[in-house]
Amino acid sequence: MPKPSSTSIASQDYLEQIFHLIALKGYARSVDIAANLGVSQASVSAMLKRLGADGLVVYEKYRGVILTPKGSDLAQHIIRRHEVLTRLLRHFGLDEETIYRDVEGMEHHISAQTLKAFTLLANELDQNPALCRTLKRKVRGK
Amino acid sequence: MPKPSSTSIASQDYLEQIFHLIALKGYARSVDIAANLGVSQASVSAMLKRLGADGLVVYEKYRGVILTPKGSDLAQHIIRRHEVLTRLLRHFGLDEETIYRDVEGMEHHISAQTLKAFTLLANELDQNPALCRTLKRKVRGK
DNA sequence: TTACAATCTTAGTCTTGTCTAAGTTTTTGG
DNA sequence: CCAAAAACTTAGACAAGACTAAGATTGTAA
Repeated sequence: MPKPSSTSIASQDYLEQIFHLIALKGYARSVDIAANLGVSQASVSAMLKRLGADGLVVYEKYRGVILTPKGSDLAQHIIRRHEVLTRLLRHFGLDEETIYRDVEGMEHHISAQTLKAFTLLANELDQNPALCRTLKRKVRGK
Repeated sequence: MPKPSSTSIASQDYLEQIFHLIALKGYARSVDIAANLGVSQASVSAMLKRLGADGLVVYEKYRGVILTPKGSDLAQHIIRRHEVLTRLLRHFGLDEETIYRDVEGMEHHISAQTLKAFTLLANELDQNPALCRTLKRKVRGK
């Protein structure tokens, strides 16, 4: 079998963090990835090896990690999806903690089609403050 | 430690199926659970043991499975969430296959708060066919 | 009632992703 | 420039959840 290159949920979380860190600081250290994802450095080491094997990062022991073009594209897609989802949920007046947790969970299961629908819906809500107000009022309590 | 009773994602999928089958036929056989979830009967056996240990089902070898009140409540919550999510996605004119897959993935990550928001949003869309039409048009193609 | 089919369980293995503990490499401060 | 700290890796274990193959139980039809 030709190796699935699964890009599992966990892989996506790591990729997302790596991209963020590189964007933010110019490099992605294991210790920061570990801290941001709440896992041990040992887990990061193991995952970087897997991501390397999948051609998503270039990884040299003790020397750091960079994204391949393929990894970078994928990371950007993942991050865009994350942002759209966050933007959508913010329209309902949920607390940030909840939004973060739900987005973290949901983001890996959104198809391109649904992403498009959510994007359009978020745009629609941007231009319809009246509807937003109604929703927010109803969501919190009564 | 007092045993987490995690109610993992997989557990929820099984619970959902068990509830469905009981509602539909009066009983839930391993062979049907396996077929509906696309897993082996061996996996079903293993999971029923776990669900039994978590107090969600009463399970006797070779004799079938029933839901405890706790399991039934949980299953109903899971199913309600599944239905709300499906109802919401249908408003965008996505194809049923996509809706099903996305709901399957997302449903386990929706908090009570977000569920409420999605419910209200679906209601809102029910009463706003113009908005639905606009969204559907934009989602498919242009 | 007996034999076959269907269903179910067990045993054993695999994969993914996690952890801790221990050891290595790199960085840094004096 | 070198010792201590920080960062990193390896080794080994574990848990959940899946699989196949083989064996046990139950249901059914003749």
